[in-house]
Amino acid sequence: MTTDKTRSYRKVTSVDVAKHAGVSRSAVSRTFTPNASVSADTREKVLKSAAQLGYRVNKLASSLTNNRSDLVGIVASNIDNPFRIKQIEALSRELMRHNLKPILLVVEGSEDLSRIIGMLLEYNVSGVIVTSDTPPQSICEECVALGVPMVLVNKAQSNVAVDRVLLDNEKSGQLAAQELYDTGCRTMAIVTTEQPSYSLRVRTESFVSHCDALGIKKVTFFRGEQQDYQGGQRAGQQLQSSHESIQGVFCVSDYLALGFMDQLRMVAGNPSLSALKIVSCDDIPQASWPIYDLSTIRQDTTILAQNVVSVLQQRISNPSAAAAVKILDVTLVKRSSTRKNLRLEQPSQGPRSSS
Amino acid sequence: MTTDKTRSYRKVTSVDVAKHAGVSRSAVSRTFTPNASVSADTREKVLKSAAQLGYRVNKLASSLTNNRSDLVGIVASNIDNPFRIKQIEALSRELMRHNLKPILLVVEGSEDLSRIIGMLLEYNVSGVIVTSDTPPQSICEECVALGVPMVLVNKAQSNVAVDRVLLDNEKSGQLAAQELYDTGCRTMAIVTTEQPSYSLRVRTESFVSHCDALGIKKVTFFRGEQQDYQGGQRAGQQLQSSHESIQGVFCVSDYLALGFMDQLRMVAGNPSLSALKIVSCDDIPQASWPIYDLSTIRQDTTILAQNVVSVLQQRISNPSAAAAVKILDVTLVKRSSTRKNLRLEQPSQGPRSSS
DNA sequence: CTGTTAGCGCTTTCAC
DNA sequence: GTGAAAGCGCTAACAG
Repeated sequence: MTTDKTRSYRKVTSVDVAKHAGVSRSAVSRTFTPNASVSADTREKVLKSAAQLGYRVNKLASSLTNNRSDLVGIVASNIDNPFRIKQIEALSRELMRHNLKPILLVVEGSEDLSRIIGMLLEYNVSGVIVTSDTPPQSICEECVALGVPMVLVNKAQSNVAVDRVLLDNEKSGQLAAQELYDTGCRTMAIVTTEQPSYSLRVRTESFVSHCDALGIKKVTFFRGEQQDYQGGQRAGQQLQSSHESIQGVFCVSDYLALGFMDQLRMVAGNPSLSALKIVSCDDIPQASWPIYDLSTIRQDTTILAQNVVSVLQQRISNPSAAAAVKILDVTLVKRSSTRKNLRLEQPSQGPRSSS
Repeated sequence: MTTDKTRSYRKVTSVDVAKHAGVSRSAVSRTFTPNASVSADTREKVLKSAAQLGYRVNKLASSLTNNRSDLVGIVASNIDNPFRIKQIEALSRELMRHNLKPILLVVEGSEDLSRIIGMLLEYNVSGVIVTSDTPPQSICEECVALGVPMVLVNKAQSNVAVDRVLLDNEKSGQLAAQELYDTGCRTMAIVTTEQPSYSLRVRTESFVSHCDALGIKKVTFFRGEQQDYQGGQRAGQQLQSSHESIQGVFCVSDYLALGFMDQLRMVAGNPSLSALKIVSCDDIPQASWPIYDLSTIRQDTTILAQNVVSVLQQRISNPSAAAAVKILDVTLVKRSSTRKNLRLEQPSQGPRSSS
């Protein structure tokens, strides 16, 4: 048997290695199974033969026996948002560090969510990470019902008990309010969206309540349609056409802030703008670009990813544990958007007195 | 057997469905196998039972028999580049449309490339799509040697014969030169990187040779370190400190162009800047942001993805065919960066005579 | 069209 | 520590 099947490349299997090394299939299997009992001698032989023949364990086959595919689904939406990208990249890396493989499923709205679920289930994924904006309730329910480990990133509590990892949105709003206050702002506005997601909502509420605590009772709202660049622009237009005199603005995400700032920047000579202080959330790469140089509440994606994967693995190893909720700290990154003047067309380096 | 294994959720298998529906396992299998011969009657029964029991085909198991995992590896680097993201998103979508599942592997430089290969091989991927900047020669060789279908995106020809899909870099450079020339530029510069990738190199060469054909013998080079925002900034600084009078600039990628423009924008009052015409390549979302409004050679990622997947599938169905090379058309998207004046602080809407 | 029979490549008791 | 044997869940080849 196994002579050939009109295929030029025949897959080399564990039995080939076994033969070549003069041992049993089991020996081969054990060599490639972490902490299995093999004598150093046989192990050596097996490894040598394996290398020689170019053998690789077939994870698809092994998953059949040990029921661990090591595949992890990442369900993501709004992939244009730079912060989402950072998340996905960090997650992908962290998963691979743990020898897990990310299957990236990009969803738009609540699209063919059932197809997505179907796919994940067909592949017996070891877990699912959901980082889409619109929390697909149905996915949660189905996964939990089927006992598929799942972690929600920055999502609200859902009906079913499921693990969640959150950035501290409360603190984000609070830090933002404090920073604006500390830099002298006494009239505040917030830039958010028409239908903010959970995180944005919490940040907003926290900001407002902290403003209130600081004695600032009124916070003006500007709203983009979506949480994106265009949304920020629209909010900027609203500010421009309003007659309020705003000193400090909290953009609930950097992405919004970019559009907001650019919108303001495009109309030169508005006297109120150069005094405007802005703070936002996330710390996407653009925030540190000199042209924006945006003070922002950093949400560290590396730490986020580490915690997400850690929670996921705990769930995998103990499926029946109570659902965990992990809230990660955030920190203010102070840049020039909350300094003396918001430079609109000045270089950031070299103080240049306003002409 | 199969009574229970202290697990609350027992996986429902094809034999369960078979029993429930009163048919054989084969019948179940056939029902879920495209164009297999099942009577409408049994099919119905099976589907009903399956739905009732919540049965899902186990692709991992089936791949063992039919040798098709439908998993496709996407090897990507430089994931901060918005164009890369667009590509990945488009690929992910297109793969899923074809019922293939993308495993996203983010690599940095030539990192642990062998680990990456190992992973892909262990999962018996149906194919690999490589869209990283640094073409990992070793991956190509190994995949080809092992008969794993592979498609290179925007990569140079490698030693081994492998399918490639390219955007028309020749034409990109040519269109850029022509556009700058047509809008009146007679002194040209190019913004690229220290060690440009294949695409960037071809664009550059094509631009230069087309300039030459137009009678412009000298093209000044500004180079960023990497192909990113900071690279563009550095190129901008080079222009600023040079004493050449440049009229038209070709940035070999939008990402570079963003940094380049922002760098120029940050120094107000440079008289030569407002007359500067800029054209670049890719058409990332930012290119159409009003603050940039960048004329660019669009590289359509949707069409790209369609072609990549199509080529991949052909390779899968005919492994021994000759390696294909597909070159996709590109088009100029004309925006205000090649119109009358490059507005640096004016709004894009409403013609406003230069004061 | 349908059921029976062999495996796919691997892991894992179970004796030795 | 090691090998034999029994599957994991599924599909494909073969009779019927």
